[in-house]
Amino acid sequence: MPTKKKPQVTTGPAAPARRRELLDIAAAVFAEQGYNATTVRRIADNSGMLAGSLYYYFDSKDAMLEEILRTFLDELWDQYDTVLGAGLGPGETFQALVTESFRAIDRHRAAVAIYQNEAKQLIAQERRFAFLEVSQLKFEKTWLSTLERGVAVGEFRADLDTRVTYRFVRDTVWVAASWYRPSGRYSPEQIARQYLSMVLDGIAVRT
Amino acid sequence: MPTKKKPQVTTGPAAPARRRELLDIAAAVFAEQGYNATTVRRIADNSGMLAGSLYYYFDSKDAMLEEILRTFLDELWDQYDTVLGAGLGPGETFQALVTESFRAIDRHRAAVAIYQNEAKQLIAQERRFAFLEVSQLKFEKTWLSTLERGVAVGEFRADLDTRVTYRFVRDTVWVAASWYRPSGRYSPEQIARQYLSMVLDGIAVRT
Amino acid sequence: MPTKKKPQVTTGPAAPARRRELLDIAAAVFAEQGYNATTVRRIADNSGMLAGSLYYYFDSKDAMLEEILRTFLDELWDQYDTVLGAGLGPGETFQALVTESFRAIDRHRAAVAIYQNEAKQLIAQERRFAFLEVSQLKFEKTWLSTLERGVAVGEFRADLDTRVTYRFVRDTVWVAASWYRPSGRYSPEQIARQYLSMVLDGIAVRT
Amino acid sequence: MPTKKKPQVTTGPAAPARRRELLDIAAAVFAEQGYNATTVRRIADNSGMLAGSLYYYFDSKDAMLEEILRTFLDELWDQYDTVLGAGLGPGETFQALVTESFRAIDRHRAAVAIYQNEAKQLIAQERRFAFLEVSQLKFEKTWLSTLERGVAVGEFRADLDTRVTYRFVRDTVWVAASWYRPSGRYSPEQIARQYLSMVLDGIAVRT
DNA sequence: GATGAATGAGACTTCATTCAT
DNA sequence: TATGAATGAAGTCTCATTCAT
Repeated sequence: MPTKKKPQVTTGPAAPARRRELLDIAAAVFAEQGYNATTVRRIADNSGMLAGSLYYYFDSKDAMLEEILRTFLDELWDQYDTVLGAGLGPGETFQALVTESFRAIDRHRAAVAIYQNEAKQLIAQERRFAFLEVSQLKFEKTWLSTLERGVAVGEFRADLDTRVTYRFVRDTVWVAASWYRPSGRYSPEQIARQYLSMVLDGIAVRT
Repeated sequence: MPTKKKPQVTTGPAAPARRRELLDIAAAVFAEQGYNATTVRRIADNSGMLAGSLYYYFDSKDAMLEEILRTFLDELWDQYDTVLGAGLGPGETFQALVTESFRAIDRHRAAVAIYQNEAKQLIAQERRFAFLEVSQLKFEKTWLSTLERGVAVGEFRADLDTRVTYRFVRDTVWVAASWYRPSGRYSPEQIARQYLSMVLDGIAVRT
Repeated sequence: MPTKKKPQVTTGPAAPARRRELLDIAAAVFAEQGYNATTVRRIADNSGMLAGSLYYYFDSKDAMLEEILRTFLDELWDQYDTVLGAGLGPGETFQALVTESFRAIDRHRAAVAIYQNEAKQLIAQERRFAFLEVSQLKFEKTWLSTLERGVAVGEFRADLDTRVTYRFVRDTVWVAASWYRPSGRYSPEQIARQYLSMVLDGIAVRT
Repeated sequence: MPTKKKPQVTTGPAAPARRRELLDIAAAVFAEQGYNATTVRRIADNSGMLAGSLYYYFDSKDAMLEEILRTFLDELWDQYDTVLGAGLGPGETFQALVTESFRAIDRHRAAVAIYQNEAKQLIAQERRFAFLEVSQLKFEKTWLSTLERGVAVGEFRADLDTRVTYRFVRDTVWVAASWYRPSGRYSPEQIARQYLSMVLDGIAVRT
């Protein structure tokens, strides 16, 4: 029908490719300079347009950030859910989750970096980003139960505080986004293998 | 006696104590909300004064941040240098450095969190914070050489990429500042021991 | 035709015209109230916009001042250089320079007043205004050499201190900006003639 | 009597010497940096005290400025009135007034410079400085009538616009404060004589 | 007489956002 | 689709001034 729809924030039909492009540019800047320190004008400059023009595609700076993070988390959970539904043992699950995480870092480096840097503040300050907290809790439950199952079946050491271990593993994996470069000499799977080797077996020589 | 003394010893010179107090308040807010997202007014509110009054003590918001980070790093390097000058073997050095790091987190939790969140941007954007990069490089050299010495004498596994391991260890330690609470149920030394157990021996059961 | 042209010639590029307009308003206020005593908000009020909007056109209050003074000095030197390149004798040169100066006052009254009031401080306090000092030195050289040539060829009295005379002439001319009104009953050329009469022949009756 | 008087602003008996000293320091800074650009703290620094302490001696920054200017103008008018009451002819009066003006510049260089730079704005902006306008009007009347008497008796050229000539002479004299240095190679009387020679006889060679 | 600490108003500036074209 | 111009809120910082000690 002849009614023109203004593009929707989440699924807008108008020029979805351009949207993606703009979000990628925005994500790169957010990751590098920090969300607050990034001006809309900077994103526009990098996109070859003027600041005001971005508002044709997005409702606000916050909306861009939200879409970046949602896209990343949606895809991440797709992968995680596949792993979790595969009926693997705890050790295998653990390794698969770590590997998927490094793949996510590989594909969404900017989004991961943003998530690392900003999530805490966003959750505390804006209701719009409550979904981040939801994801975090689901995350925690997933990893904790995997670790506990692993302890139960004797695959993980029983003398570790599971909560501390959870944080240890979580940080260990995601912080890699701050230095990992897709074009570096390791593939995500290789990095994952190295990390797993350290986390599972330690860095000390076994005596 | 009729001699007028300026500041009484009992009261102490007011300014330095108040400065410390204000810096602690500022550090707490910076850590919680992020440096950019923190307004000078917020710091003043938390200090029971008006925004302008802070400028009686400090030249600028940046100057406050700089002093917070310098104080932390200066003290940290005092401890590190003591460890490094003690003539310990690489394994012992490693453990001592980790322990000192957790002690630093215990004493300067806010400063560590700020350092984690902001250092990258500060180095890139303001010459005033070049000292952060200097510290980072010294840091890297210290840890890398300790790891390499450990590999050389057979205390650390030889099959690990030292740079990746360095990042792994570094992140592992400092990210703890984002969740560690001084009043929690573990002392810094206990946390250090748990971390060392995981990092050195791994979380998997030895087969 | 279907080709879209960006700015129409009839309208002209909006920005440069508006800039000029805003600079004229700013110059008037700077001249009347003094640069420091003038608030950006005052300029905006006089321009029918909000203070922040000025920053769409100019980087800062200083930048506005700089552009005002540069525009004035550039044009002044254009005229001076034409006079100096005309191969006139010292007396004629002197008269032509004075006349051009009064014309400049006529066209850039506000800028001249600002220059008179602020140049000394600006040169001392901000590197950005070093060009004012350059101009001053060139100015001094020009007038001094004209006077000296005049003395040499016997057109000016030989018993005067040239430096003192230079200052006398310089001040005499430019201070007029503080009271000259373009709409007054004298044209710049008429004012120039009166000034020249006084300066060259004195106000006393010849005995 | 045992009552302690707080020092009065204008005639305060408490430490009048210190007041003078402070006013001299303030005048020097006002003259060099401009009134608005001068901070109370700067004056205090130059006086070896803290900003707040100045308020023991003076009610406000404005009050300091007022006292500086009043002191200067009072003394100037004392001298002028003496000249005007001496029953001299217009030419001699003219020369005597010019000479007194250069003496005033010699004794109150800072005050004269401040007067030159700020009077216009002060008169327009603050009622407290209305006395400046009173003085200006008296000034104008004095010089104008001297010039007119001189024309009437044939001592000054009749073909000059008296108002323009008045401004010419006035500016010519006072602007000297901007470059005259008491320790320079000319005494105020010598400078006066040079100025009079130029103003009365012109700089051109008589043909 | 002077200090040290704080106030409060106001300055310049930045920036996300809007909207007519 | 995009621009150009403008808004308005908010932020950092300055500074004259006050006042208890």
